Amino acid sequence: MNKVRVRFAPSPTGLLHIGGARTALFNWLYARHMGGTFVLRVEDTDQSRNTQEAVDVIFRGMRWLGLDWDEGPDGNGGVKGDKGPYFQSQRGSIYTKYLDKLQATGKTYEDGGALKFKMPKTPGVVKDLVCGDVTFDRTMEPDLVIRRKDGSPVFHFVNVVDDLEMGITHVIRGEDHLSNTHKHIALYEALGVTPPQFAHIPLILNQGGSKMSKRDDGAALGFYEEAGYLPAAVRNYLCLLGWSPGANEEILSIEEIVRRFDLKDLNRSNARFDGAKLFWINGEYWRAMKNDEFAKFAEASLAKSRPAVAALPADFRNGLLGVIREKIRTGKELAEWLDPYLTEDYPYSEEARKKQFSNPEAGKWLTALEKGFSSSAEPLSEIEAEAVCKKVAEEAGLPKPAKVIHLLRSAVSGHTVGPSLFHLLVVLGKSKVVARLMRTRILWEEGKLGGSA
RNA sequence: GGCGCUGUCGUCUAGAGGCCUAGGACAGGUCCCUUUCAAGGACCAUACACGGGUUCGAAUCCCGUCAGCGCCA
Repeated sequence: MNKVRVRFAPSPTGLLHIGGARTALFNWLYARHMGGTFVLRVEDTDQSRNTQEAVDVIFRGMRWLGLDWDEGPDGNGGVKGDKGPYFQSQRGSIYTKYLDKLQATGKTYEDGGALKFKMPKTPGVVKDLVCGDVTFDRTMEPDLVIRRKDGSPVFHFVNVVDDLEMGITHVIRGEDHLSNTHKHIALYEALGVTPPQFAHIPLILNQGGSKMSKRDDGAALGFYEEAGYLPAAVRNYLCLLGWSPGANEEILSIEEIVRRFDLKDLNRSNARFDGAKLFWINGEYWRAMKNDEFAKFAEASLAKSRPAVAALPADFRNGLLGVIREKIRTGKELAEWLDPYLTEDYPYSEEARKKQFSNPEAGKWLTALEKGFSSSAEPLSEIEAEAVCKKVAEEAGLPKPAKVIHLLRSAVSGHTVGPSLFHLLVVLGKSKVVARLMRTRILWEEGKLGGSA
């Protein structure tokens, strides 16, 4: 039995489509499950869009998802494997050779400058590993243009030639190609070779229920990297679209998925992309991260989005990251939640002004809090922070410290929501807390927070 | 329009004739916990597209209809 060889053959369009990423993933999973070879081939025949940047997007996306390939461009200008070149733009002579070969069979003819392949009129049967035997009636099927007037070979032809030349044993691709597959098979047969096996996987649909297109939100894999999702979470989610590990299981390690993945378990129906579920899965992975993993992730993620963070004292930075982490689940949120603590000149949100600073008592409480924290011990402890709040509340005649606590949060961060407050106060440290309370109190007294002084 | 694929809760799915008064998860709702927000716990609601068969028995098999998607025009 031949060793399994599968391939992912994207076009450099400037983004790695989420559906393409899933196709790549399923090919990769099958290759790894079977101990086969995963080939990356770049279908860069559209010269107008074919740029180095666009090709790099593919490499970057694949690496981000952890989909390593055994053959293809290595992504650094080199090449792996001996079935190259792996760029279609460099395979012109191979296509010419096969065009000649096909012409020699007498199954082609010229028509208006184009070269056409005589489609057999017999029924075309695709033995698909996912869809079963699919039969196409070809009595009405027009002949297939395989070389255009301008001399360029057509997609269906080069695709077949490449898969043939590269020894691909299983073509795993989107179901949108199913209807054309009988043409490919006819070409293989005309060339006198056995076609590979086919497995057409269901499509990923957008919210509206049609094929996810580049225009759809979140259609590009890069979107999730930028939003600070964890690649393992995205990968896990993508696995669940069209494949299921069985009942009542969803979060699985990639090793476990590789172990269980099989073509016969693939679904036949299209799946809608559900960003909310991905978000939830990301949260699961987010919380499962080990501390050192999180530290590494945060450093890399923040290096781009919030370079100022790197300059923070290590204790302060780590403390902040720690208290924020438990409330959120993406790198983007991490950056945003960090903002109030990166400057002493932080803004006050609309909500804070409306809910907290409009309280006529606010000034009094802020003064009391400021005084309380000024006379607290150094370093500040959570217990003491809580004690200060309780005391201020009591003196204000409040049955519970909740109101004071909410005001305090808005005062030191400008926001009504945020990290666990007492933890946060300890991380900020006594002097910052006092300074922030003073700033807020003064602004409040000046009537700049929407409150009435 | 022709051809093809598909059709289980809003969404992703489990289900391969009796285990199904259809299970899980996300989302939604209620409650608990609670300093916000998360997390967590408890509970609720919601589905076998429709119509015919086959069978003692069908979500599971067959046929038709409809719908969605895709491909080719």
